[in-house]
Amino acid sequence: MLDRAVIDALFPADLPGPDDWQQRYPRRELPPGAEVTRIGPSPTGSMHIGTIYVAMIDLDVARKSGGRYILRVEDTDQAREEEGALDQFARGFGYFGLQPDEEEGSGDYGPYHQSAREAIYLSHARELLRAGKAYLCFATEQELADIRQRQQAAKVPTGYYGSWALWRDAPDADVLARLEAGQPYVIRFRSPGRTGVRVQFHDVIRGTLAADDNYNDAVIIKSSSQPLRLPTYHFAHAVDDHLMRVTVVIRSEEWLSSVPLHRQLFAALGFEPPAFAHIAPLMKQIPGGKRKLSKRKDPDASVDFYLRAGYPAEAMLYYLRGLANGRLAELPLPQALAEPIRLSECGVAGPLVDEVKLEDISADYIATLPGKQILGQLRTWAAQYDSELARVLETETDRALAALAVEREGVENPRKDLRKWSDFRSAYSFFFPELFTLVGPGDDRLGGLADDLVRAFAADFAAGYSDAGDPQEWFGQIRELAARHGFAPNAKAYKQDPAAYPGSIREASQLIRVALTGSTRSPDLYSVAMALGRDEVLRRVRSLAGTGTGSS
RNA sequence: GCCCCCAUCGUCUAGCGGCCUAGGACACCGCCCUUUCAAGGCGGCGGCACGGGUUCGAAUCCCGUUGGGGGCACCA
Repeated sequence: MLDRAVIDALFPADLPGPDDWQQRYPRRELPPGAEVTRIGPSPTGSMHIGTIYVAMIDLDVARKSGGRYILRVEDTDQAREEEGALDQFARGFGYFGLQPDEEEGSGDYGPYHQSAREAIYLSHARELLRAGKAYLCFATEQELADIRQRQQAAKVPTGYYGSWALWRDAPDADVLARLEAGQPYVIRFRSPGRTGVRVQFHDVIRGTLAADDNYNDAVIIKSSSQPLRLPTYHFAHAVDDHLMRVTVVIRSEEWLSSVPLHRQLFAALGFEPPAFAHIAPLMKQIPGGKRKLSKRKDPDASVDFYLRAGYPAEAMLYYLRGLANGRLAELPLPQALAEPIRLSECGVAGPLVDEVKLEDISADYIATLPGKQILGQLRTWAAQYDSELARVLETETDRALAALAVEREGVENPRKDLRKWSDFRSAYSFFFPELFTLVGPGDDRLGGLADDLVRAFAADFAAGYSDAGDPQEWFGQIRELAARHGFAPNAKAYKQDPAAYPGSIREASQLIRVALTGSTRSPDLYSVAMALGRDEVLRRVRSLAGTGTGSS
């Protein structure tokens, strides 16, 4: 074993010891049963929707138990770090109202960026070196690749262990020589585990689990050639979660197989391990089956995808909570958001993210909102993602409110035509002349009716148009015209003898609908016509007649 | 290659030895309502992966097979 002096020379002389950190970050004074949780996102690439999913669970478990929820930025991979990732975290967590109790700038257990915790990690690494529980490893990337290749060829488990662990028991003289030559090194954990040994541990979600013990000498501190001596995930997890006094580590299932290593690390450091809860990952449907939502391959894996589409936060939280605890999916939204998420009720198989279901939930939710609130949220969304719409909503507020009131206010079953804010354009932009494009004859939204018929019908409608009457009278115009142009009076009659008519009253109505709204789906036509006003109605219908725009 | 996790309608799930002829939600289909689009109401379609056990009795417990997911980095 290396002399203590040699070990100490590798570290700053004024580096505190583990006891100093224990005092600096004392045990928390919290009521019994209070849980301390944390989310540890990495600022590499776009924010994953799974991060919101787990953060939501973390926050709920902490708050409902009277504990604390921590945001810790895991930025130990300086090479992969991406500009703007932190802003994305703020935007994502902010949108969903997942404000942590502690993060950089607040809380007594910081810093909350791992890159700012170098001294803490080094201090504990030094302690392990002094105790012979860790050692220096000078193996090069090339040597490591070579070892892995030979292990694969020999069909033995890959890893740094046994006789493959070049530096585990290297003579001090060799280490000293490399040190003197200034060769970079990493610090490896001297795993007490041996091959063939089984261990058991407990997971809050899955119960008692068994696995091979870890026998790999994992790297705990990365290369000394880097300006910052940062830890790997494993070491940072053990040190931080202990020092931040985290009581339950809630993380994605992919960490399950690392638990034996983590337990060894906690033991070597003399820390009591926290409870573990491994969450089944969000999956995505692919042709052959399903796979974990991948940031790189799936646009819908990124939080930004949902923000851009404009799903209300409440709807998404409701959906996500239902995935976490099936019980909550059966509850009405307000109750589901208030009820606690229970780790013990979390599913063990990764659920597929079903956007159709999300849309259904979201449409239901939006339908419960009064027009004013819809407009408010819509504006916030448009300001970020649709500046043209934002401008129109600004200048045409009354018109927007009138549009949103149609079949929404004062009715028993409000329209469910908005599933997300980006739907507003296709569903309502026809209310705004500056967002509307006139429909001419031959448009494929007209359902393939003969061109002549469409023109004649539209021309007749425009010629005799009156907007003076009540809904009955107004619609009577379409009915009479439909009869005059040979349409069946109702769908049944048409169905019975399709050859006898060009279509039924439905098809006739659709002509006017498409002319007025540019869509085959719209709110009640009478209401639309009233909101548009006589002149605008005529302008649009005449366009369909092909008789020019407004000149006649 | 080795290790781990998982397996109920297309999807999310309820079920934790008899309340199961397996319940709900989304999707899909049909009917009703409707002068039009939706919404809504009612109904339908559709599942315990397979094979062995244990038991008077199994979706539920055990073993195996198959299938799916994840891990075996100086990425987290």
